[in-house]
Amino acid sequence: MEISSTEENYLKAIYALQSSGDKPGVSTSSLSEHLNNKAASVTDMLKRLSDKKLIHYKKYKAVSLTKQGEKLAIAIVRKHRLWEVFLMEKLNFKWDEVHEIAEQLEHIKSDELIERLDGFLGQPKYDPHGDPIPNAKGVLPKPKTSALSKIQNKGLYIFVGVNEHHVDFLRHLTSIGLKIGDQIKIEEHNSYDGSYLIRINKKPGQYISHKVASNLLIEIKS
Amino acid sequence: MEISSTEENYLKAIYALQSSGDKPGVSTSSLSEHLNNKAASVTDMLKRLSDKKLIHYKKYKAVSLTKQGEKLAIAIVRKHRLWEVFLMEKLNFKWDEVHEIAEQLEHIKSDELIERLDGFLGQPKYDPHGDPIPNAKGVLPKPKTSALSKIQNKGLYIFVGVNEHHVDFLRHLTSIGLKIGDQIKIEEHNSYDGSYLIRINKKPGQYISHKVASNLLIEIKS
DNA sequence: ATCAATTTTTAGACTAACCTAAATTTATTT
DNA sequence: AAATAAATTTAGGTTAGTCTAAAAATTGAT
Ligand SMILES: [Mn+2]
Ligand SMILES: [Mn+2]
Ligand SMILES: [Mn+2]
Ligand SMILES: [Mn+2]
Repeated sequence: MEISSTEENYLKAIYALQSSGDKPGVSTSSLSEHLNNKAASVTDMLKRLSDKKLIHYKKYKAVSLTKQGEKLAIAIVRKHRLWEVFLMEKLNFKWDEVHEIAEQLEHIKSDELIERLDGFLGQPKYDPHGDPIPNAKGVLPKPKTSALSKIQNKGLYIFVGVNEHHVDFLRHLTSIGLKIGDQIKIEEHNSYDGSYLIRINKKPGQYISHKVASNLLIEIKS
Repeated sequence: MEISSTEENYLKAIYALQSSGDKPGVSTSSLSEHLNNKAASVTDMLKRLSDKKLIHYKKYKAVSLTKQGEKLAIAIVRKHRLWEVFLMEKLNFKWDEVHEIAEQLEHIKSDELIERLDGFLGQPKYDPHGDPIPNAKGVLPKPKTSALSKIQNKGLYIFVGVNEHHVDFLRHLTSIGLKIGDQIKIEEHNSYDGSYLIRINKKPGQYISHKVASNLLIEIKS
C-alpha cells in the first residue's frame, strides 16, 4: 500500500499529539492546528487514513492510530531523528537548523537507506535535541523526562534534552552558552518566580527563568 | 517561485534529452517516452513550464530550456550526482543501487544542505558512474566521452565511466569484475564483430562484446 | 433539560498532475 | 499536390489534497 508524504505527516502528527496529550485520542481541531490545515481538510484525510486502516475513526470521536499506523508513524520519527543526527554530526548544521531539512528527508522511501544511515552514524540513541530515536523494530529508548524546573535541590546535573523545539528557544540556549551534554550546577532556586541561578560547565553563574527551566531536560550527574 | 518535484523531473528530462540528442530541441513524444507519461499530459505540463518561463514553447514545436530552466535542471543534476556519491562512498551502496534513491534525494530543497554535502564528500568532480558533477555555479567538468569501442589500438586504458546506466548493465560489469578506476589492457580487437579481448587489472584476459565496449568510457593511462 | 457555543462533518469548488478519446497540425508518401 | 500517417493539442474526466460556507452533532452553561 502506497503512503503519500501528506499521509505520513498526518500519521506523525497524530502520533505526536497522542504521545504529548494526557487523553488517549486526538481531536480534529488539534490536528487542524498542528498541521495548519482547516478542520474540513482534516476530516477528509481522516476518512482516507481510516479506509487504509491506519487509524481508528468514528464520526465526531477522537482518532487514534492502529497498530499499523503507529508502526508507520514511529518509522517516520526514526527517519526524522536519524537525519537530524546526520545533519548535525556529519554536515555541522546547528541544532536549530536541522529540523526543517529533516522534515523533507524523513519522507525518502528506502529501508536500506535508513538502516545504513543508522550504522554510519553509530546507531545513535538520541537526536540533537535529546529526543529518543526508535530502533529498526520501533522500540524507543527511554525518553528524557526530568525538567530542570521540577528540581529545587542544589547539585550537579547534565543537560540532556529540550521540551520545546522552536528555533527561537534553541537559539536562546545557544546564546547563553548551553548545549546538550553540558554540566549544569544549580546554585540557587528562587521559589518566588521559579528562576534559577546556574553555572554551565563551571563558567560564571547566570539566571534562567522558570519558563526556560521547564523546557530543559536534565539527568543527575553520575 | 515554487517548483514542484514533478516540474523538476520534467526540467531534468528536457535537459537530458537536449544534451544527448544531436538536435537542439526536445519533442513532446520523446518526453512522453522518457517520463512514462502520455503525450497529452506532457503538453499540459509544457504549458505550465512555459508560463513559469522555464522553457521556450510554441505549439507543435520542439521545446528548449530557458536560461532559468537550464540553471534549475543543472542544479538538480548536481544534487542527484552528489547524493549518488554520498550513497556509494559513505553508505557503501553498490553503483547499481544509488540511482533510484538519488531520484528521491535530488528533490530535497536546501542550498545549504547541498553545499555542505559537497564539502563533506570532498567536492567530487564525477559521480559513481563517471558522470560529471556541476559545481555550485552550474559549470560542468568536462564529460568523459571516449568509448572503448572507438579504439582499435592495443594499449593501457583506465575505465572512467559508463554510457548506459541501466541496472542490468551495471551488474554485468560488476560480474565480470569491472569497476570505475580499473585498468583495462586491450589485447585484441576483432574487426569481425567488434568484440575485444581485454585484461582488467592484469587479471586473465576475457572477451567483451561490441555492445558492452560501446558503453564503456575510458581514458588513456597516463 | 434546554439552549447556546463549539466542534465536526458535509457540500461544493479549486489546482496539480495525470488519463482517454477526438480533433488538429505537421510530416511523409505516392 | 493530394492523401495518408504520425505527432501534437484540445476537450473532458479522475484523484489527492486543499479551501469556504453551511449543516449537523456534541459540549457545556444556565
Ligand atoms: Mn525535528
Ligand atoms: Mn529533534
Ligand atoms: Mn543516477
Ligand atoms: Mn550517476
